[in-house]
Amino acid sequence: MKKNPKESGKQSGDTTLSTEQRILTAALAEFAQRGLAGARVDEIARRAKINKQALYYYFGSKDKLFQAALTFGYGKSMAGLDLDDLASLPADAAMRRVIGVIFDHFRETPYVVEMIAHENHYRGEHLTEDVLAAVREAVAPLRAAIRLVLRRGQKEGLFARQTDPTQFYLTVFATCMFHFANAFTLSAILGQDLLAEPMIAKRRRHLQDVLVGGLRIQPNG
Amino acid sequence: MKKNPKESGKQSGDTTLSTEQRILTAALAEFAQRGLAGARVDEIARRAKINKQALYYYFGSKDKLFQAALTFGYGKSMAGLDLDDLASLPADAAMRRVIGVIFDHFRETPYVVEMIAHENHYRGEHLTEDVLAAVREAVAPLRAAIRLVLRRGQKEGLFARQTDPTQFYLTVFATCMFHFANAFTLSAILGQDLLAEPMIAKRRRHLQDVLVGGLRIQPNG
Amino acid sequence: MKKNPKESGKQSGDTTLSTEQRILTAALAEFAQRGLAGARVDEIARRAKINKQALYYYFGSKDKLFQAALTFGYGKSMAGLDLDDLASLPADAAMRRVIGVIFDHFRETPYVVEMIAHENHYRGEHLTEDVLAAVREAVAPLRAAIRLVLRRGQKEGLFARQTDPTQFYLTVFATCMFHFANAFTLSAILGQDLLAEPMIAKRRRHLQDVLVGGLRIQPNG
Amino acid sequence: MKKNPKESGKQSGDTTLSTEQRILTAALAEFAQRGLAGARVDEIARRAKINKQALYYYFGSKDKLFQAALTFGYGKSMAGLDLDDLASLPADAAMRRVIGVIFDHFRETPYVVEMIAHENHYRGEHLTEDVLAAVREAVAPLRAAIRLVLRRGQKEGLFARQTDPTQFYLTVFATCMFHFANAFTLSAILGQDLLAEPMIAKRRRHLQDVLVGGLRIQPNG
DNA sequence: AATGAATGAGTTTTCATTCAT
DNA sequence: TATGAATGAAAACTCATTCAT
Repeated sequence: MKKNPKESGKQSGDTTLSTEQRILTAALAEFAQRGLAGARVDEIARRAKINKQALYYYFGSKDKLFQAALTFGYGKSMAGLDLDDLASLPADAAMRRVIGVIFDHFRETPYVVEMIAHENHYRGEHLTEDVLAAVREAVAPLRAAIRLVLRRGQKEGLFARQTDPTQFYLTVFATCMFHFANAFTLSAILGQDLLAEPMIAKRRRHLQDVLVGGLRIQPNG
Repeated sequence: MKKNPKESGKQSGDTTLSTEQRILTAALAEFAQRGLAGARVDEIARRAKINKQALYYYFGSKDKLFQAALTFGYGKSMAGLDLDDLASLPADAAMRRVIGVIFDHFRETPYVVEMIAHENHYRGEHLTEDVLAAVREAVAPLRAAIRLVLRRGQKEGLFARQTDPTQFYLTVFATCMFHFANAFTLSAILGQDLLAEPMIAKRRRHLQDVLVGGLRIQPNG
Repeated sequence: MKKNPKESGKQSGDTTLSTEQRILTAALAEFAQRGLAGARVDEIARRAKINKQALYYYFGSKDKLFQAALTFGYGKSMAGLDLDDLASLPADAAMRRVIGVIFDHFRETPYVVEMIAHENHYRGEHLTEDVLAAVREAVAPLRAAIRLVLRRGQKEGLFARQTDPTQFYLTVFATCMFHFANAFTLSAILGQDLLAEPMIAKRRRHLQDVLVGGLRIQPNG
Repeated sequence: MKKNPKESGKQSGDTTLSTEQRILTAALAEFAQRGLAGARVDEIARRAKINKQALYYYFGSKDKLFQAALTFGYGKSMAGLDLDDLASLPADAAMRRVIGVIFDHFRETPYVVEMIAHENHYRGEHLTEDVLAAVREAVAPLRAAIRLVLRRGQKEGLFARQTDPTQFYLTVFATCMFHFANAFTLSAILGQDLLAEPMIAKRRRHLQDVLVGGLRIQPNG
């Protein structure tokens, strides 16, 4: 059913995408921007350039489409993270790299960030086992990378023993995602545009400094 | 906009709350849970135990009520943070204390966390100058505390010079808020209840360790 | 809420009816003619001269309105049957009278006949206890009249002992209702208009003759 | 309208039924249960285990399929009534037999009963000449049987002269069909299951008693 | 200040029917 | 003949807002 065109970074044309793919892409964008309640089925159909009913033909209801978009978003989201050459770097440099990769990733796929936020407002009720399985699979490589690098640094006497990999994963995830998930609100409050290029670069560096710094064996701690 | 109805001769309502207060409280809860689009005016009226018209009488429209709830939530939110005796502590202990206070605060006022997230989806469009002024005033003590403690630590040679107070403020804010804003989604994904008491305590300690650790002058950094 | 205008036979004007009454009257007509699936909510609103949403305000859904119309129809239907002076007549004349009254009744309130038929297609699933109670109350006087007259005739040696009142009630009900419930189909098949006045009169007499005849003690039976 | 597709080389389907037969059988069941408006084309296709398009290929539209199902149902319905040996019985016994046969027939082919009821709601508009011819042919033997037995009984001085055969046909038809057409509704109202075996047997006997009794010359009528 | 009832404008959903293969 | 996908039209239902009192 799916032609799986593998168009690399940016979608050059809609024609090579299957109807199902087009609907999912459109749904992800609309749901991410407006949430489940705020999203309009008509608008999703318009974006996907399909008839509204095709959407029901494929997905059954707005709710089910939301779930599908959630899964789709996560799957797409964590795919293609460049976490390959970490072993060749010192542990602290490797961890900086991981943080940078995640940060860049959230920067480039803002939808996922927002879907997570939306879903959280529904207290996870759309996270069926299907969705969860897809999500877990998607985040597995990232969690693994963090665990490996952390353990290595700990063995090498570079990182403090006490740090728990899952906790650190949450911390990295939180800080990187937060910046893009709350950029508008925070920009308004702080009175400076957090999405301007220099601010983003500054934030990236800060997080690498502080988070990797926080892992090290402390001089007097 | 507000008629400020003379403080109720007969207290027909909940306790001693004015109609306006009851509406705001109800609106904050409803908006936080369901967002602007998802919230139902009928439901807010029901929760506030008032007639739907009273709501329009006091606030004019759903949008305006959302703004009012945003301001109300923020005002309530940051009030009463116990940031007084920081000067008597060493800079690192003081910063641990600040992080703990913020973390505890988000734990206790979940609505605010969610309002910020919701508002972000509207790209900050409801953040009028009125709202912003209220928000800035509310967060000012917190930002000041972080800046003061950070500067002191830097002067005392405990913290690295390079760390920017606003950046660190964002990092603390992000990590503390994130835990409660995304607890449901993350609990489902990780397969463990992030809101269980031991997990919360663990997370609190981890954040204090890593974030304060990240501020220190690094042995080899 | 209800002004209860008690306009006797024909409704002279809609203005004296409450909104609820107008909706029910319109719904009964529409549902009777087209069934639950075939009825149009818009059409009911139009007939009732109200906004469509008022209908949801009062009744919640199309299904619930159907139930309400069913109850309403039954209640209205069996009200005002003239079954008073039966005791003054000989049992056979009294039973002829009862049959005539029922027959005339179905003739004049065709909606009820059709609602029963419709509901039967849903295998009674809309007959909640509320509806059933209303229906049972509505048919009670009729069942009582048949039972009393039948018992009297049996005591007086006019009617055969074996006849069961409920069975005879069903027979009367079936034959009287059937004529009007299936008049169109049957007219087409038989090639004669069963709703023409002479045909109706003939049918009425026939039923009185045969059904009361069937009750008598048979000469050689 | 019908392409009469050559009797299937490969019998992929249910048994040996042609596609057309399978569609008609499925349609009859669906239409009988839900009526024209309530029936779903998808559901008929599903029941018939064919693609929805085959249905349009064979019958053109939902309406035309309804007509075809009506004809099909009637044709099937009245076929095989065992009305052969009536002449050898006394007129009253013969008439009991006729009533029993019709009663049993409706018991066994409930769909027809419901189709008649449904069609009546459309005021007979689907009863084209084609359909009517089929129906008339189907009921002809039954009407003839009633007329013959009635006339014989009248000649023999057993039945009263006044009874009209068509009227009596209607009465028999009404009472027998009614029991099964309205069983669900009536069972709910009366609080007893009219389709339980003893109730059916009781009803059958009652109808034979009362209706044949009603034909007799009355002692004092 | 407060309320029950009403409503306009939308929104999701359904469904018979047709198209391309 | 047969099918999976698509679609136009209409249907049920929702919801913020206002009216009359």
